[in-house]
Amino acid sequence: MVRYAKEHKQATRQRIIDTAGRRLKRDGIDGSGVATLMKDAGLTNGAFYAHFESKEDLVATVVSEQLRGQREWLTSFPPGRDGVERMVRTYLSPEHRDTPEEGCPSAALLDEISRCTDPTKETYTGSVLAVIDDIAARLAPQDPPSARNKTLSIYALMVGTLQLARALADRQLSDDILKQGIRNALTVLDASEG
Amino acid sequence: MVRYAKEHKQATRQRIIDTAGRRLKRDGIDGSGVATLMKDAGLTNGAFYAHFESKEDLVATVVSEQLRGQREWLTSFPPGRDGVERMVRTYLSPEHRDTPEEGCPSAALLDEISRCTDPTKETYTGSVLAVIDDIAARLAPQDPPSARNKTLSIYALMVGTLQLARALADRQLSDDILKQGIRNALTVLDASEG
DNA sequence: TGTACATCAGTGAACGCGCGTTCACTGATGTAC
DNA sequence: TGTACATCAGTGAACGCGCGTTCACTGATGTAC
Repeated sequence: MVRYAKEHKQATRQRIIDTAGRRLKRDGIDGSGVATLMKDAGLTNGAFYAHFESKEDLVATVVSEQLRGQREWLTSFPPGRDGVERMVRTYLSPEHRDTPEEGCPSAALLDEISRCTDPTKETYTGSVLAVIDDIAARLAPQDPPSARNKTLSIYALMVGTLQLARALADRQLSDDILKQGIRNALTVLDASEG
Repeated sequence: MVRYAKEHKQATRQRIIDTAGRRLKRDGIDGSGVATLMKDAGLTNGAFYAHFESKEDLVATVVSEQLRGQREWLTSFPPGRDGVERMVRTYLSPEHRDTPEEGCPSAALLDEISRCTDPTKETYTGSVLAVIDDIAARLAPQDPPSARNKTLSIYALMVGTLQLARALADRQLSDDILKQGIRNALTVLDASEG
């Protein structure tokens, strides 16, 4: 029975996933070729299929990993409503708007994900729900499921606002809708109904 | 001085813009090739450059025309707050979610638009502001500019909610967040501040 | 400790295909007289 | 009314290029003895 340095291959795989995350969020799914994704990781295109079944397989893996990263990012804020408010303010900041490759995968890729195959959408669904349930647990520690729909809809509000802020060519207007988006998120957050 | 059937060429151009609108919203910008776009209009790829300078030129034109269509769609609702509420309910309906090729260009293309060149983003900005100002005029006929930021942020909320509803693989959950999105839009709409 | 061998991560060239764009040409339409 | 001609929307083949994917091969690593 022979043993080889398995961990080396796994580290390479992880490096591809990480650099692909940045590239996909920057250039889009259809806008990022396999050769480019591999070059970003310091490899050639041929090695790709030793790590992933297909490009779609990589995309699903990246989306999942990116959202796992988003859950870790959440832990950098204190629990409770005020922590969520701080998270909202960070999410809807000019810094996040201006660095899509470092930011939220949903804001960067959501309409492309909706055009992916069902397995990829299922992966996205499971991963984004894990994010949402983490936020819900911070808002309602005693009963997170009750806060799920509201949390998911606040997530949608933030994603749409950030996307619009990125698409507008007017900087002042873009800044303004980020600020208004924060107000709206907090209004929904503190609304009694729903 | 000779005269030819100019209107025929213009009609062809309009047909390309219309069929391209459906195709782009269905398959995305990077996902739609020039040959396919022309075939949709019953033409061959070679004729494309008699009508548009480049693919990017077509994209900008389509985005602009689509948003002009959205302004016409607005006129199918009565003016005033209640008309806007009906518009929100129609926008965040399962029917709109399930027919992206017939629906809102922002929901279908927003993250791809944010990756376009500046001229295209400027075209988008101008066109979307015309939509927003039309809505604002329905909400605050005496002072539309005051309602602009709030209206734009409700638009962002609706776009994000529809995109998320399309990306989720769970139908029930998707229906739920559409309903919650309607509640949130109305909450923001009726909020006194902002 | 040294040598022969097995493993396999990664290379790099190639596959067929579609991309955006160009251009010589066709043929239907309308003008001139 | 009929014929010769000008116009130009649209055709279809081709350009170089990058796409996702495959595969024979290389060479570094680690095993066996």
